[in-house]
Amino acid sequence: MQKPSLPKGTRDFGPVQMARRTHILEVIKETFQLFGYQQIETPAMENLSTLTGKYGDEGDQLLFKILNSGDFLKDVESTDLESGASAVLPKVAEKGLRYDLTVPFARYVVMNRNELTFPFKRYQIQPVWRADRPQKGRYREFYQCDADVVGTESLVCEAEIILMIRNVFGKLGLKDYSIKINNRKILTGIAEAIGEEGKEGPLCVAIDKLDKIGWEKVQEELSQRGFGNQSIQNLAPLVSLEADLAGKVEFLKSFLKNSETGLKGVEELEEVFQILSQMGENLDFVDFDIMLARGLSYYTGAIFEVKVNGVSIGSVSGGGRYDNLTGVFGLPGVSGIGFSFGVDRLYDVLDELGLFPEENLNGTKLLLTYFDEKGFSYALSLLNIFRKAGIKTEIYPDQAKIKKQFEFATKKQISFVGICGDNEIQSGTISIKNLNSGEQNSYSIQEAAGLLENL
RNA sequence: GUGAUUGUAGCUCAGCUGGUUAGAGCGCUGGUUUGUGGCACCAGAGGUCGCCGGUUCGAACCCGGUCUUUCACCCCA
Repeated sequence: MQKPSLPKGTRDFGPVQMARRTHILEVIKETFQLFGYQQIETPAMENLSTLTGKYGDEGDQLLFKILNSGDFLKDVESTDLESGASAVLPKVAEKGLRYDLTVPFARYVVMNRNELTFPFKRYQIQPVWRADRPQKGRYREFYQCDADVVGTESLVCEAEIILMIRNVFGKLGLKDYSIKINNRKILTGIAEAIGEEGKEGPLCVAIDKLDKIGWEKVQEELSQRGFGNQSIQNLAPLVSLEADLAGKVEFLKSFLKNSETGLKGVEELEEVFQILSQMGENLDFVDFDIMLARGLSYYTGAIFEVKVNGVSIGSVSGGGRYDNLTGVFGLPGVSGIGFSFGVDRLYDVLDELGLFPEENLNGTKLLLTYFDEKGFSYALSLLNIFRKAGIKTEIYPDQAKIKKQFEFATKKQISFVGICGDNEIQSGTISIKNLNSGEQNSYSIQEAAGLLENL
């Protein structure tokens, strides 16, 4: 028999990990609910036609496809095989695993448009799958925690995303991070302003590498991508700009003075800040990053990305506004905005920073122990009394030496053992020992229950 | 998908230019202790050296393939 193993990029979660993951998820869930979002779930698999074409060519490559049931070869002709994988695929697979939560949500909104009350605020916490090459902080199966609003263009949503991120990060104990924010319209405007209208896509891909490869290399790349020398020179003042938030805004107002779209982007950004101020909130952790570009295939307004400083993990949250996500499913003109927390990466970040609380297992509080058959029977009769009092109680099920039972309690981090021996049976009491302090006393059953209830 | 990298006991790792029965710490099991865990001491179990093939008198070590891990590119949570 060979050793069992897991598919590449997938993991098991043991009790300790689950306690920690649950903690993270609870914080996120509470926050979403606090801001008025309602939970939905969608199936792990979608029709392949729902998924393909939404994430670009590379995204399609990363989709997990599900082989049809039964004789999946029945529609395949030998000519298909000769034509290669792309000809065979649609005939052998009609379903795929979801790649993110946004596209299934868009599908959901379109299918339920008549039942939903708009603006519709939903959150969704489910695993997604990508046939990516695994690395640190990158898995083939991972959870996303999405919150989206559809059916409103109000910038209150943008402001509230910032508040939700700060709420979650604060509760998780994260103190050094930046919420990078930008606006797709600003990027469009920049492309216009330097004389390369419509080319913000390649512009951003190149400029995104500024931190990594430097301005010189970025210029080379831009040149390769067909940007004129004059355009690249026009870009220079922006690259070298060092200013605070207000300074950046002022600079852009003049830099983008001939781009209507660009100015609109700056206005939107200012309005978000304005709304925050009206809410009595500040701009802590907010970093206006003019070069931030992500999800260009569908974002049209605000863009978010959150990075925790001082750790080796990539972004732990991201999102943005999309004006026409449901358009591809036949419902145009519905604006939406959403963002997502990556629980798995948040876990890695908290782990790396040592921010998980020590006692997080929330497990059993009391283990009933005994020496012999008589004590075992006595302990069985007490179980329900403690459990009714709301105390997480268990009994060592196999009749074993008391030493073994104590070791079990220690290993499972059970703080109290209740000893059921002849003396206790005779007097109708129980001896409670605190395994952390070593202190031991005898109590009546009711006293013991009352005592443990309050600890 | 491209180029690297990793794999030895449950865990973290040693293992000399290829040479007898592959080691350590922690963990595990039993005992010192049949009304008491952690600490200490004693004893013990546990490995087809990721897998398949090749070179060699001989392979954990060299070569090829494959899987896995990690990293860069790409992209992303």
